[in-house]
Amino acid sequence: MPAETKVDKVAKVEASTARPASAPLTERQEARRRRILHASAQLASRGGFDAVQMREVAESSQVALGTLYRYFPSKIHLLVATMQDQLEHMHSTLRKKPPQGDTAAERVAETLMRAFRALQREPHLADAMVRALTFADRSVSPEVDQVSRQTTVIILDAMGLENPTPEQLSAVRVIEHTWHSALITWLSGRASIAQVKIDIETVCRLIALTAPEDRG
Amino acid sequence: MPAETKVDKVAKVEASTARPASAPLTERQEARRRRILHASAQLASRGGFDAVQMREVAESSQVALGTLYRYFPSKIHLLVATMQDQLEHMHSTLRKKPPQGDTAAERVAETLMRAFRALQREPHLADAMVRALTFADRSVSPEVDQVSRQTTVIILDAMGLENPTPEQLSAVRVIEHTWHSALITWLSGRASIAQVKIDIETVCRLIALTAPEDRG
DNA sequence: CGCTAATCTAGAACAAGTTTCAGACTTGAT
DNA sequence: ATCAAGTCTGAAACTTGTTCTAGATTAGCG
Repeated sequence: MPAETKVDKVAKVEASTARPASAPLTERQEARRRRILHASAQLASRGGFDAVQMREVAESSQVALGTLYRYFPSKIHLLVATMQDQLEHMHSTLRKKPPQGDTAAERVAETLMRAFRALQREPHLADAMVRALTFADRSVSPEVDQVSRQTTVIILDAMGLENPTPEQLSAVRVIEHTWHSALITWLSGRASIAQVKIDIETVCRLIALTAPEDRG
Repeated sequence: MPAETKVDKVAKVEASTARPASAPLTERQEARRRRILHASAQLASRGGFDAVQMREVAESSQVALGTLYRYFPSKIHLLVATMQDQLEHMHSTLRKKPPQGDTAAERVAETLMRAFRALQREPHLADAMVRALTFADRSVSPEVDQVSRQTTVIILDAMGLENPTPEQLSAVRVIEHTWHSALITWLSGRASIAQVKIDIETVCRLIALTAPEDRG
């Protein structure tokens, strides 16, 4: 079959997602990229990390294996990108219904538990994304860093801070560490959901130790 | 060559390491096990996770590939076992020179930083062990749990507690989460050594929030 | 010692991530 | 419309973790 028909028009999409337009994608390339991410998330939702097989992703997204690798240089890159994608969803969802707690600690804990419940709905997808994230080596640092920054923003949003102090930023770092690691222990069946909740609540108390709430 | 000579004597070794004697190993089996773990650590020290290739481990330890898999059912199992091994070293080293800080929080932070410096001496080995630990799926849960328990003991030792309160145990859990996750960010080049130090010190303050020091 | 079950070995075979390549298709500029 | 450069495709090849097999060796026991 011909790889693609001649017909092709419409303006560029300029995706809302902050993709550093290092090489602006054509519309069809953007479409391919989306198809790939969609296939990745779909396969991951079924069987987790192992079920995301590059040949299958390629087939599901109607793209040659070589093309898949051109878009995402490794399975880990692909899954981390999938996570970026999901995080954006999550963030915009959270923005619509901000947490209601009285203290920053409560709001952060509530936000993380809400995110956690979302992950519980697709545990296999969570497995694939989190495993990829923690298994990533240096070659994926920029992408993993991006995920980390996005997570930081979500937590700071929950705290309601615009000018966090260095101490508060340290607390946020530790909260993120705990969040990731607690997720891993849950995913690998070594901690219950209740235990994860306790861990999150415990670490959020750190916030109370930092400078008083400062809304800019 | 004959697989092994007839000569074989001496008593059972009953390894000091708490191996659940589900199937007591003969002396030569114990020796094979040690050779394998040694080869694993050696290869890991060179090139990290990727350098630990099962065929190479088998060759280095003079064991057939199938035998290697009989002893350790996967590369992850092998590396987690390698970590157990190293942790025991670490623990006995730490026992000899307990930390000197005045507060529990200080002692824990000092202990973890000491462990961290030990890891820095063999960053590739650290990479292999930590990546295996966080990548492990459910089939490795018992072994990973064992590592986790061992880490808990080390931290409780540093705190000087024999009867920790539930709150203190929660704090210890969060400290472990932070420790693992901070290690990962350091190994993947996304955080500096200084940053890891700050994170550890930050989380150790959680201890101060728990019940007053209780020496049993 | 002689037997049987378990273990070990060498090596082939299989699975999935990754790389490579020749040729077809698109794109952008002229 | 046409050409050069870049992209995509299909398929094969390569790598490394894992499994399997047949035969040799060893361990435990009578």
